[in-house]
Amino acid sequence: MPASRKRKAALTELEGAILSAVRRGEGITPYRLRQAFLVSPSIEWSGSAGAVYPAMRRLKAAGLLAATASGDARGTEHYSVTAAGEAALLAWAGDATRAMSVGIDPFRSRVPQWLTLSRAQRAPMLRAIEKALVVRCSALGETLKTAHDIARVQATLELELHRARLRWIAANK
Amino acid sequence: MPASRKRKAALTELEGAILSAVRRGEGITPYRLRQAFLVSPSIEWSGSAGAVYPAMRRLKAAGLLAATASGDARGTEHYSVTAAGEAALLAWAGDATRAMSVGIDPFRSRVPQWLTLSRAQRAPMLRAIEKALVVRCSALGETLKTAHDIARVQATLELELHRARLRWIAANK
DNA sequence: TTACTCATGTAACAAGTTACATGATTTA
DNA sequence: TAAATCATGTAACTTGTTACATGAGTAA
Repeated sequence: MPASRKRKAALTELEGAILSAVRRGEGITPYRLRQAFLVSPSIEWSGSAGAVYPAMRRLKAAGLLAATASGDARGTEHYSVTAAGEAALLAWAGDATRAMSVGIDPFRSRVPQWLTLSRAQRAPMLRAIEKALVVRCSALGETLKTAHDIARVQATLELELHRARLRWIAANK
Repeated sequence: MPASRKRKAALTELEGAILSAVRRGEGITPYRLRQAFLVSPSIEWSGSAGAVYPAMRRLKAAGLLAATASGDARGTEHYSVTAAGEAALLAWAGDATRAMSVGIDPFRSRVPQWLTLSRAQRAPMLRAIEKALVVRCSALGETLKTAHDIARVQATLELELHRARLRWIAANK
């Protein structure tokens, strides 16, 4: 048995997201995966090559992903999730502590600072953010007209987040 | 002029949070700051010594924080925000791109995976997370009875986040 | 004085980032 | 064939993590 090394730690958020994405599109390549991450709305999440390739290599070394060569001269590999990968993914998805944590929210982390500013400083700042949020919301509204399934759910969740932020701004600007 | 080295990059989220916290409690020490971060609800945010001490040293070296020795033999330093620090903090707080980004939300990043599971797998998983959220919400409700100012706003925002999640679970379990 | 807690810090490591390098494939 | 783009990857760096070390103050 080729001995997939036992992982010591839980999956990182990136690793979980990669496993989940590969599972939804079997035979996916690292390049395609990066494309998907690059259009994600998160700026904390660049989907950089320096993150994705090493992460997929780690997952393969741990026996959670399997790769088959596509046959081209670039050595492109098509990935799929192994049985062990399915199990790890289930554990990741069901990790209640992680799933319910507040995560990292740049809006929320700025709120205390905003509240200490004078009205004269705060009002224009919040107006600018409000404006950017409104623009984003209308873009998401367009997306919702055509998007299906996962993309639709993702857009809906983002929209709800921004609406909550807009409500907060309206009450505090 | 003692030449505070020019910073090349914007403040990290941790640096912004530190500057903001120091500004709200002048003369604060790294130790007190860590205590504050340690009780924060984020598990992505441990407020570890290995992050806080180096970050405060960086901010001091950049001329954004000033330190005065307290006089005890431990070399405890009391920090305050300089004029340059105020400016950097204002730029950080008003960075609309960062402020409106979706951040890192472990709940949202798991949603696509949850949706691909069978009802038999998904239902108990979501019930467990729902239960944990309800517990947390009632704790936050208690907090709100006594908390004031910043702590109150933070708790309110967290509560609203969890309630949105609970609504999503109710609609999708 | 012994033990506990306060407080500052470092070392080794983990996992991202940007920027660059390299070669394969496709299109004009 | 030349140029553009597809695709894989590496190198240097940044900033976080955990775990440990060290010593100061304080209470029994």
